[in-house]
Amino acid sequence: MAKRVAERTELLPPLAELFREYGFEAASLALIGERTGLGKGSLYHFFPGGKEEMANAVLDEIDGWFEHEVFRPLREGPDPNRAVAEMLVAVDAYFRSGRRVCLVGALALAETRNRFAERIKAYFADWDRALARALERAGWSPEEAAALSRETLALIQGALVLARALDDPEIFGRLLANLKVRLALGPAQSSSRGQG
Amino acid sequence: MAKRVAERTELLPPLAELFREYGFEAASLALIGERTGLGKGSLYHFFPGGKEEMANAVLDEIDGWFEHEVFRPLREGPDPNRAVAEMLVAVDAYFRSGRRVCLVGALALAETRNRFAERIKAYFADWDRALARALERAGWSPEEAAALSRETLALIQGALVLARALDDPEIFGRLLANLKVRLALGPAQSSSRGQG
DNA sequence: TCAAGATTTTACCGATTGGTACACAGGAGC
DNA sequence: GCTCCTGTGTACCAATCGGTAAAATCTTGA
Repeated sequence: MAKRVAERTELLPPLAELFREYGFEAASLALIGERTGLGKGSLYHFFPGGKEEMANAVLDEIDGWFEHEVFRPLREGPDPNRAVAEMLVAVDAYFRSGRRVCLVGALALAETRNRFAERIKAYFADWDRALARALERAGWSPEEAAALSRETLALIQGALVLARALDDPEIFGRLLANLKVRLALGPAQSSSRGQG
Repeated sequence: MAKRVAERTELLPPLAELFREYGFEAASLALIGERTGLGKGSLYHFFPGGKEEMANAVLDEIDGWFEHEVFRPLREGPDPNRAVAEMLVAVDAYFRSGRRVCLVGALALAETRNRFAERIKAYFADWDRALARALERAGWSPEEAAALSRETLALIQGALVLARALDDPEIFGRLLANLKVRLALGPAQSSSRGQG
């Protein structure tokens, strides 16, 4: 048989997609083998730790992507308003305009939540911190920035759930558009409305 | 052995909790037997269709609860603003202030999505229609009502994801409180801000 | 040409999966 | 007492699960 010389890194995208589609438990080794074209032997050659190592590698890659494409620009970008706007663009692209599910969010709800709990927590905590900081730099008060950041993350995750549940990806784009307006309006107009 | 004379309906709550905790696939018959105290024989006596029938029965009950406690008051309640406010109270109670996950939302993201796709879709579509209608009756324009309804559902679902992911149930209550303010403010103040 | 290392195939393992079959227990009506 | 009927417990099934072992194959460098 021909040698495939597969790279570990090029296995990550199909693995990620598989975990997104089926979840951690239901993505069986048989399915993984079928999708990647690799037998168990090869899979365990690249990932001696089995499925768990595969999932962790996928989460590593996701972490890295968001850190580089979203979190860092939010924290360090010279123009916070632009960083926030670009976050929405990146998010829309990443989630394929609602056709793709957030693996981290899905794992948070799934049975395997305990196994990856810390990574899931870190992912959302990082995002939340970075976004809140950008909003503060954009002029929102710390309290407003914190609340709006949480609300933004919740809306993104909820939009993915709804888009999937209603089988209508466009819901995601519409909700993201509303979000963009609210974030772009800035603190000036909204400071008048009381917080509670 | 003593006869338990278990009722089918009294099996639904533990089954629902089990599916919420583990998801459909990972809630094994062994686990179900352990939690309900019933052997396979009894379980298949009440649910000849196996796990799938159990899940459908649970979804039926959830549907019924929301129809009675949330959807119908939204559609037919004499005071739409009060119905919306009471929806938030009911939702907070149902999801145990963020400590409980939405089974329908979790199934929407999970591997089993295709198996229950229509029921999941119907659940959210019913909710969305009922809420949008109440908002219209409360004075929002049809377009605003539709958008706000979607946004509300997304925020609720996303809040559950975040509360679970960050292991902080209080996030749910805080996001629900913000939501309450926005919904209670009514269309008057918000009609000035452009939609896009 | 040949050895060394990397990759892949194949066969196999024990455990667990959802599901079936059936013998058995207990109460209700006669 | 007897017989239904509703539950229940248990043994069993093939299929699949994640994972292991090792032989076989390929690539590479000397």
